Amino acid sequence: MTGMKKKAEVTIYDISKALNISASTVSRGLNNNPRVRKELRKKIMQTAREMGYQHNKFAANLRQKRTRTIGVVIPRIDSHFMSTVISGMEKVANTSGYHLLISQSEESAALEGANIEALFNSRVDGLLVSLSYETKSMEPFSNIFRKDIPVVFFDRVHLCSNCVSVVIDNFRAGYEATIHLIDQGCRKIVHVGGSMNRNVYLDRFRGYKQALEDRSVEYDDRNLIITDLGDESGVVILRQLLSNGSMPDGIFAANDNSAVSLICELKKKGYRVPDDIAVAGFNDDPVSRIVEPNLTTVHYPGKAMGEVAASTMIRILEGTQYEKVNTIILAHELIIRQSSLKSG
Amino acid sequence: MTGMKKKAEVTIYDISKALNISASTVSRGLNNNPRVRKELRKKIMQTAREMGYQHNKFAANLRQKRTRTIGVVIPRIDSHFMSTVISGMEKVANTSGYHLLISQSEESAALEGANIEALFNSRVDGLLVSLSYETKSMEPFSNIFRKDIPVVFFDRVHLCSNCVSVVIDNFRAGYEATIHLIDQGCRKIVHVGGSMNRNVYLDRFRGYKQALEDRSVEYDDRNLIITDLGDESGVVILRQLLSNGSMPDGIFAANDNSAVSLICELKKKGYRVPDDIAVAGFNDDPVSRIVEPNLTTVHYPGKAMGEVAASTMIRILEGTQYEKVNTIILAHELIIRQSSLKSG
DNA sequence: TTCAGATGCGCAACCGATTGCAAAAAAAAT
DNA sequence: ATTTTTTTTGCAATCGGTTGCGCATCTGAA
Repeated sequence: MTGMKKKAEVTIYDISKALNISASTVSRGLNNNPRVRKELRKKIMQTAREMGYQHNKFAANLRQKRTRTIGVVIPRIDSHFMSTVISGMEKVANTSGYHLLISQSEESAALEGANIEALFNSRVDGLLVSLSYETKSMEPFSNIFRKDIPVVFFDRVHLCSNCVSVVIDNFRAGYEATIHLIDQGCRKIVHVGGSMNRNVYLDRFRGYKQALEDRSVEYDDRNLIITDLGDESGVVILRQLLSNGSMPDGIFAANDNSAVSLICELKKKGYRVPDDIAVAGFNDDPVSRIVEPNLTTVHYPGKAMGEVAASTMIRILEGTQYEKVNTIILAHELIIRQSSLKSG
Repeated sequence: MTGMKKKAEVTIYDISKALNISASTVSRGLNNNPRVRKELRKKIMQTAREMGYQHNKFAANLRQKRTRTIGVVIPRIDSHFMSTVISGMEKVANTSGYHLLISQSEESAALEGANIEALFNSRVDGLLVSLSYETKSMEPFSNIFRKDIPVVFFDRVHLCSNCVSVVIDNFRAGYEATIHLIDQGCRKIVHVGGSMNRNVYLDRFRGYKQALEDRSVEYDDRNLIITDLGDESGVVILRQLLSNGSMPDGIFAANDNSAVSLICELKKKGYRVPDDIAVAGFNDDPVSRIVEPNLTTVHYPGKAMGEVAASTMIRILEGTQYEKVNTIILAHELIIRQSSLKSG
């Protein structure tokens, strides 16, 4: 059952024999250690190349107790936003000689916990985390925290004194989007949100609520619809809207998926967007520029977020992060398109 | 510069001392080896749990010369298709106790080569690969092949006797899409393709050509437009179409991105889709159901492809893949929507 | 009672790179 | 020429599981 057999490796011992020097010197030479004479270093590297030497990370890791690997825990990778984030992380990590170990929680707290444990057992040097819908307890992180393994949260974060969070100002973004709808004349605005366990959805909702208050538009609990924000959520949302009695004149959805799905459903039913109902989304997914009318949305800098999260983590790992940063807020931008522009 | 210090680990030696047995027995016990008495095994595991023992993969890897890690080389992760594939792979790998090490070539042959080398140096047990646009030479794989590290290609494959390829029948898919357009009355059909270095684009093109031939529609070189198939490619394609003199009445694009982008440009210019120009894409990205008119496309089973590629790899690694499989072809499906349905 | 064959466990080598410490060699100072 | 300092290099231990081999102990058959 063992499958593939590996051939013998060229080790530093082989090189040391070939050059008639000690393995320690070879090791130092390969690491470009100045304690080895420059010409000798050159010769060592040269010989290593000639002999087809291949560095064995496991021996090194075993000794050094670090893996140059960063664990990533995300709800799922197959969304535009998340795959963009990962793309940014991967780029940064790779150019700094780190690897990413990615695992998906599929929005399940249990799976998330299992993933954290698996990454912990893989001895990742640090953890980049965006929490699942369900997560309430930080208990699965206890091992991580106990061992002082650094954690950087991004997007769906958990504020804690020993971690860094990379986010955008979701409150303000939600506020701005809602104000924009009000400015367009909307007076009955529904908010389509996600799990209020998660900062991103809670903050967007709070921004929405604050905007209503500031503009003296009455808030009504029935105008908050919580869904999974999935590709098909439009159906559920529409049903909810219809069951509420009167239709709203504006909708602020917490992501583009649900906004786009809803627009499709609304159009099927004969509602005109934006004239009957203005719609704003969140994320600036490519689809927001395809759907008709084009979707007003909040630009979310996914790639930058991945890059910042990864480079922050690497700075912490390398000990070059001197300031005690707790939260990093990236810029967002309200992108106004036709879906919210009332012609009147 | 060392950053985080790690605390001392609980090792099998600690357990062996606590139970007053040898480390070998502890090791065997933890691995559920029948050569250790059942009750003792239980006690070992029990004690390990109590003492907070954490298995050290590096020591094990060092000794066993395997990493339970599979390298993944893809053009980029931030497309719907690819993130879906990765999602499927990750799921399968995780449930079998493997990890994925993902790297992006960004369509560059050089970066792809560097990634392969990095993964090689990380001692991955196997490689899952979808080739870049540029790739022509298999030279970067020489180390991999020399060491008999198994390679499974998927989507953009390279046929070779010692590798497995997981694909769909791109020729037939391209053929079917084109036949469909012809059946709708199209007589001047443009094909928007990608790099002909890659099987997927070449095969789709060949299918297109074969369909024309079978239906006695003349083929013209100017009806082949090659682009990067990106989000913005519609602009370039339209310019090319216009410079060709007469406009086509049908377009078969090798992916949805370019098809959707093109539809947007066509609509801007006042062309009606599908009546003036019918359009078909490829991949069945979610956007194909959002764009108006909804896009006719070929359903590409991304998640299944990821799952099949990963599970095939794992079977090879575990030695349970007895048959000498060379190519696995997954089912595709032509999804007909409004963008290609001429009303006439 | 005796002995072949299981069964259960431990010894010790091993995987390959890293690193503290000391020795050796070279360079500088006296 | 001798001592001190600096630069290079090597020794040997270490990281923590894994595994081939051999020694006990035990079971059951002769």
